[in-house]
Amino acid sequence: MARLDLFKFVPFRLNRLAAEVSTALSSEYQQRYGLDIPEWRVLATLGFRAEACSAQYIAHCTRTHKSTISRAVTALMARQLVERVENKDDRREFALRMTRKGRALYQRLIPRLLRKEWEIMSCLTATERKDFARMLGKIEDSLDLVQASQDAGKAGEY
Amino acid sequence: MARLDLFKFVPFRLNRLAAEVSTALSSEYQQRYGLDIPEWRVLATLGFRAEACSAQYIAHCTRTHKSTISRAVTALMARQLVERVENKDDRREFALRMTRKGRALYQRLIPRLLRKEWEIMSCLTATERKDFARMLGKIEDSLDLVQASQDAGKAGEY
DNA sequence: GCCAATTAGTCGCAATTGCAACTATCTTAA
DNA sequence: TTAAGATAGTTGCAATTGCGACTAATTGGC
Repeated sequence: MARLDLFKFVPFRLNRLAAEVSTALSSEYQQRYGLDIPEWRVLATLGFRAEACSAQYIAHCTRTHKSTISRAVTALMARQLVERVENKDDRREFALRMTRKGRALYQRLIPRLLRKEWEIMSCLTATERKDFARMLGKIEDSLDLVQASQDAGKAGEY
Repeated sequence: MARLDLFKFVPFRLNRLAAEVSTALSSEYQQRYGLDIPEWRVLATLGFRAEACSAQYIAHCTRTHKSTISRAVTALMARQLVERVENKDDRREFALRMTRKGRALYQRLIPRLLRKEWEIMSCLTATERKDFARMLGKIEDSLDLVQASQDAGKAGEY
């Protein structure tokens, strides 16, 4: 008789945990700054990379559908948090970057999110946190999740 | 200058990983058996517990909204995979249990899902898998995720 | 140089799902 | 006993988001 304990089943646990953690974080970027998850992902990507990057790049490396990113960018431009510049070499794509206003919001938001992450992970010891991150990395590798991000990072690609 | 590397940010990584793992599993229960995630959660809960249980119980312990569970139960009853019996003591609630047909499907599905889970986790050593599960448990505990499940298990509650 | 295939981005549509209101039922307290 | 509040389950509505078709632009093979 095959039997499966949902509470010991890793896929279920990951789903439940991710949902819970997302909810915990959304109180920061959603309630406080009116950003939804895709919008936050766009800002996070633009904020970390020095150079401007395209919507397609953001879609690939955050694994978010391009239509979702498109709508997020539209909303962020409407709020003047992000601007886009035409690319003379390829007029299909636009280089995206944060405005001064967007960067200011980003600077206020990041410390809050890092603190939240810290709160969530503080139940683990320093060694455990390191191990946990390493194991996540191994699973990501085996599922090619990192590969996708790194492909997206290659110069000229995407 | 605060800065956040999305690819090292645990909440983002959990989200992305959970989504990817869900996709990997859905090829089993979705494509092969026409079950969506809420339906699968109902069957998983009914299959693991010996006794019948209410929709509310399933909603609480899987952390899924009661309206979502309600729709899943309706669909499963339409396919005669699940049946419900009136509770004489409390006519608001129904005891749910799998039919013979539902149990047969469950028996075919479980080994496939356990194999998928194994494939995903096989990139870790046995020790790592144990540690990973333990750390997940610690994080769940600190977020009261397990608490919620156990509350839901208390006799008479929910 | 030209046509087919590819790619960036947008948008309409549909599926999913959370929220909140609603009904029916039960519980508690005066 | 009765009225107020709580609870199980259903359903309409709206928000989110993935899919796929579409336009515009680019690239590559011939």
